[in-house]
Amino acid sequence: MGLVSKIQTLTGLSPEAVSWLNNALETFSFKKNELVLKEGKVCQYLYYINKGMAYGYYHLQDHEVCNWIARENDFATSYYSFISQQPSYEIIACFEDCSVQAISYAQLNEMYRLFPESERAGRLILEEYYSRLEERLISIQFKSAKERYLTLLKNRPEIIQRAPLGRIASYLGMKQETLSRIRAEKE
Amino acid sequence: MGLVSKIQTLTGLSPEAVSWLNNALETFSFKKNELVLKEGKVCQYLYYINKGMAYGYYHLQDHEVCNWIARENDFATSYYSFISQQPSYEIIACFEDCSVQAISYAQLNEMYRLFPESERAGRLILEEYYSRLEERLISIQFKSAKERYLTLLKNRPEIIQRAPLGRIASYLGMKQETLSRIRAEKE
DNA sequence: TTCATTTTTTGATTTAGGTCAAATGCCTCC
DNA sequence: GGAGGCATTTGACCTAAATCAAAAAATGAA
Repeated sequence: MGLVSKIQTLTGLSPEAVSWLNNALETFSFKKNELVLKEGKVCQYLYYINKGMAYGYYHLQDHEVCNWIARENDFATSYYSFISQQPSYEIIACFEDCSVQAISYAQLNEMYRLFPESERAGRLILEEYYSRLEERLISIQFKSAKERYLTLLKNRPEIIQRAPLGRIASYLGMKQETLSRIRAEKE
Repeated sequence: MGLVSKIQTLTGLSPEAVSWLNNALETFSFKKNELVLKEGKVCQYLYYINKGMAYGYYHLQDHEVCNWIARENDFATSYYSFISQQPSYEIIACFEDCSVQAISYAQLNEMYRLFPESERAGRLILEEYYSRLEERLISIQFKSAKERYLTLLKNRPEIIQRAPLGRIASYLGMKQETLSRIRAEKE
């Protein structure tokens, strides 16, 4: 399922909008460990992952904090930088070779202008981002390390399988020693 | 400073938009401890506080979790419910007698339709909400209870002065016993 | 003013998860 | 295929903040 069909599942788009969008989309490939977005650059694209796994992280003091992990059929962008077109403190990189579709900020706004019904899709994507963040806050604040791990294992097992442990731990808000122990105790 | 001037500081609005907006705004008064939004209701308004202090909280298991605290010249709404027009799990209530301006969801969208330049203001307000949430996540995840308290004391001292300790503690993600001890140790 | 209720403080104890350090496993690339 | 470098596991110990419990202070209604 590509970006266009994903948007179709969110809201109906006219055939004209679909065709315009297909034309506006770009595709990119990234190698394993390649940087999709460097720190301090403005994020120009909203990405949609066709193949591979990518993640967003930022520097905090001396260590790196993983903010999100995305796999096939997930949107991926430095939300804040893309929306505000300000330099990004978030870095986007790839766990695996990735192939992605992408729409630029300018083209996205052009789409809104040309096809006002597409605003709804844009809004729904942003809402999704906001909800994810809210859920993460609640999870970090009120759930134990073990509960967080089990929730991720249940909801997104492919992350547990395909991402390195240290990054998963950081994403879950714990030390990798802790995650290692949790994982050990359960079998 | 009312809602209209606040928006003017975010982005320019045409005199027509300003006049239309002034007409579209409603004003409400709420008594201390009155509920502005009940759990399960759709949040119909984006509020702007002219006088008083309000807060948003939700039920989690047996206790209440404070999500935000707003004072004069802050926007206040159940973000998720307002944006998606879904029933709200968040409850809005008042610490003090409040007088607020409010724009309804329908009128806000009408404004976007009539005055496309106002979209920018809307987007900026939502970005602000998103950033606040991100900051809170970082603060809960990486700062100690004491650091969180000191940051709030520095950035928004009026909250420390005017809101009850239990709610502040909940907002800061700690138990009120902890907040009480932190407060005691510093003088 | 007094009594009742709520809010805040103080004290003793427990615990989840962090920290530091070392050992083991496992890629990958000359 | 062996050496060096990562990633992961394991162990011992420590600490911030939660929990449980009770006292003290503040608030407000009659």
